[in-house]
Amino acid sequence: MKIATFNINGIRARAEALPRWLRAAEPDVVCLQEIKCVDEGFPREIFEDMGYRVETHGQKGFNGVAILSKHPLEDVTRGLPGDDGDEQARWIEATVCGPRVVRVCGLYLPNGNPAPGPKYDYKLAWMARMEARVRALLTSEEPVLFLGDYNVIPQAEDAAKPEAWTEDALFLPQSRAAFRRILHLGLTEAVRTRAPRPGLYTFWDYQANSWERGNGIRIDHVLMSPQAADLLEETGIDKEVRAGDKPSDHVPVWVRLAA
DNA sequence: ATGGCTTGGGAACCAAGA
Repeated sequence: MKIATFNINGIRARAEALPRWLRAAEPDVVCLQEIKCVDEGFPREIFEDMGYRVETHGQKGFNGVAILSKHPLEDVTRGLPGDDGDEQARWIEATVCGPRVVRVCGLYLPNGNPAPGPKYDYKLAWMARMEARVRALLTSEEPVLFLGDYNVIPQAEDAAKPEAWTEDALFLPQSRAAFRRILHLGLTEAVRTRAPRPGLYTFWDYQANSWERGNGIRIDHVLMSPQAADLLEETGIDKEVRAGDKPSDHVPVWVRLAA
């Protein structure tokens, strides 16, 4: 079973590029971020016609997450617990009833810039809430995956130019420490585990010819509970998608689980 | 580089992204 994450930067803007990748990669499940539309505005027919169930957690203009799945989805929940006043659509969960039953959490972690400031405070508070949610889900001792745009560069080798990010919310020590706190609850970071080498990126800015210059960062991640990690067979970053027509600035990251 | 594109909102530019 192949499970992926893809920050598509606007679902309507990706009405051609996303189906093109889906046909080529044939994932069973995809967590999408930055759909940038309300639930009613999501072009679900495009994906239903391709055999996917569609669950969305949208918001007007910004943010928004969704899950596409070839297998039935149960117990869908929307929003990250811990702050009833949080209006931003950045978290969705569902249980995928496929060859394996797995809980999937799709997340769009706040950018946090500029730091310091209220946006950075929100990022750190959001990460603390995520830590609590991960802790709660781990008690199930079931396969759980946390896929999405973490907006965190975990280590210097995850950036082509780490020196350019030292003051940035994506790479500040506090951001990386919060990421490690989540990871160290007992999760496995799929790509780091299966392909531990520098030069693997998931995002290239639209500006300054970042793609052509190889100026990328790795901020989209798949974290897995021990029971999910036990099933891990393969990981991948579909970087060639960045060179396609009208691409997102992110590319898909995926894992393949046994059965 | 005090952001060089891209997106959505909404009708001329502006916020937000990373």
